[in-house]
Amino acid sequence: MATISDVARMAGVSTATASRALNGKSTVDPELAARVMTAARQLSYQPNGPARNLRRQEAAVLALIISDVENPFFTSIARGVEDVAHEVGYSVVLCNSDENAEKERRYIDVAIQERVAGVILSPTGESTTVDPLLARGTPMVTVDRPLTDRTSDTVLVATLESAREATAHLMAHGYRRIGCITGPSGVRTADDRLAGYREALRAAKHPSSARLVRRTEYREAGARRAMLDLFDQAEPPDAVLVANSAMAVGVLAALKELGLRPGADVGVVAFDETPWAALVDPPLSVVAQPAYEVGQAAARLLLSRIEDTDRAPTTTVLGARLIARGSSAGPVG
Amino acid sequence: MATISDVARMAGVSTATASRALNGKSTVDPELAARVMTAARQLSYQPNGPARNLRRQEAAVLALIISDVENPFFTSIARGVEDVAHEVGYSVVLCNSDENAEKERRYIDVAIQERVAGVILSPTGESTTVDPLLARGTPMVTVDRPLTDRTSDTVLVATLESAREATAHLMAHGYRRIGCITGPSGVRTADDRLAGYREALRAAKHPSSARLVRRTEYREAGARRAMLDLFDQAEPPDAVLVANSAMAVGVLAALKELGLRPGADVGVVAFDETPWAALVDPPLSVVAQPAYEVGQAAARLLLSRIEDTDRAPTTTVLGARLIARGSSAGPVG
DNA sequence: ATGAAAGCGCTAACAA
DNA sequence: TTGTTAGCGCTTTCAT
Repeated sequence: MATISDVARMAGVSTATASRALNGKSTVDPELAARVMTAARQLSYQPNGPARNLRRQEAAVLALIISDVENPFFTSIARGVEDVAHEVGYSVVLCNSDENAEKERRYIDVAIQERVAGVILSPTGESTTVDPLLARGTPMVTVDRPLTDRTSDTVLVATLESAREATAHLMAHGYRRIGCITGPSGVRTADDRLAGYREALRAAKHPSSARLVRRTEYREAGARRAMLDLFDQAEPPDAVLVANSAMAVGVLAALKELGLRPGADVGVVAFDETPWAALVDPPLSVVAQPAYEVGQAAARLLLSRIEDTDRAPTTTVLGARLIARGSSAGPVG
Repeated sequence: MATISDVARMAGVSTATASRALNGKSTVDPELAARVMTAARQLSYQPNGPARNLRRQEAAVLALIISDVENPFFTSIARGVEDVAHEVGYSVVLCNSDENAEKERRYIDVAIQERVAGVILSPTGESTTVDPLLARGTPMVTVDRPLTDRTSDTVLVATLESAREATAHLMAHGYRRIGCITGPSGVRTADDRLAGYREALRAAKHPSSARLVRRTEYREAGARRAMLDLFDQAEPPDAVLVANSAMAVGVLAALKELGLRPGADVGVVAFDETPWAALVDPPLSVVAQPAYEVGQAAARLLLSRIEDTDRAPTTTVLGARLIARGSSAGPVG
């Protein structure tokens, strides 16, 4: 593979001049620059990234470590990050931690070793996994979930408030015994959604009971089982707040099995807008999170922190929007 | 940030010994090795990736360039690739070419510059974008779509045959005028699905007409418009074959707008199984592509090619499975 | 404006 | 088994 020395030799200049020409430095004779560019083209020269990064002590690469590539919420974030990063010449590498602290730690190590310019991550939970990043002062932004001590820039969605609003919406539409299916204890979004749900019930002096709440991993199968379990009781709920879209699939599947109709028999509001939410019968009411905007905001914060490492950490909270559809239109009978 | 020299100094050995110890080479005194490891831990030593890669002339990283991160088919492939790669110590970086030849070229350049060990990609179309890869002999596997000249390992799904089978299935269930909504001309999967559809009609001596076929980008909005357009004719189809799941959303949305019921009024079979296919009413018949297995196979092929660059290129074709549900149960009346 | 030369951190060939 | 040393390809002083 051609190196910069080959290019320099062919153009009849030193490697220093070749480097300057290739990097568009102004201090180089136009005629020489042209010779260099021609030589580079003829040799199909591609700079050696590791060599450049070694010398520069930094790569124009951002690492984005997300907890689930198959979750549309996170892929939308990825799009937002990419679009902002590409505008200013950064590449983005996507790493899938799979809600697994071990994989997360591994990818953080890779990011450090590759000396990426910065890291955006949705922390799996334990704030200790990011210590290596903090210790080295690697610019970092957390999304979706905060670290306990807020030592980094953070971009969040007002998820507690949205859960409260969604629960109030269910009550306003006549549902009386509202349940909640949320993610694992310790996962901040799961806890917040539950807290918002409880606040709304308390404010309305509605019955609230641990028997109406189920916690499970953020996946379809767990949510389906949780829903069946809720309805295996003497007094099942007449509505549920569901904490993400994969879970919503499980909940709707469970209702189908039980022969119950969303909306009329059991009110449903789920977090995350999806392409299919409007297609099911009745259409699914959702809390639409501004995922793409979260990604954009995170990327901008990260870039600004790369510029200025000393700036104090900030927390950005974006609002979510309740989209009311048939699945929360009100009970029948 | 601590370097290997710092570690060596602290352990009282040379950098060479430190390097050997850190890399688990057997030819190092256990006691010295222990001293090195301790020093490394105390200094929070993390190897400098660019330096190592520069020296080794290769990085234990695979690049996976897919055409749409938001398409579940491709994210499943990504999971398959990751699982295989991680087993043998490779990292995977995901790049989103967004069905855009320009972005694809850009990511290919990045992959070359970073000297990744190999590349897996779903080529956007023009086979010329991969020339730089071929020219440098970078190990490469293409997935989902072949290059015109099959100069690389390729993993495909038997998509033409599946389209034929799905179309035959629609005919067998009593649909008479079957339409097809597929992707852009020149995109191999789109062309194959159309060809399979046509073969099935021809074999059954069914009416076939250009007026029953629409081509559009592989997205929801285009498919919705195409479907509305199909039904804006004197003799609309009574069934459609749809080329991916995003398009299926658009098609089902169009039917809803038209007040037509899938299955009873218009038969529908779409490519790609999704979590929600069984949830809509009636459930959606699909051609389930083995995406995860495609990813696994591609990763294995790539790793074997990294081992042996000279092996002749192979083509692997995996079968897809038709899952018949209510949306193709047969017309009513 | 250009070139010579140093050096980023690491690994591997070679010597001892 | 260990250390010395060269050098991967690039950018960037420092001289000129």
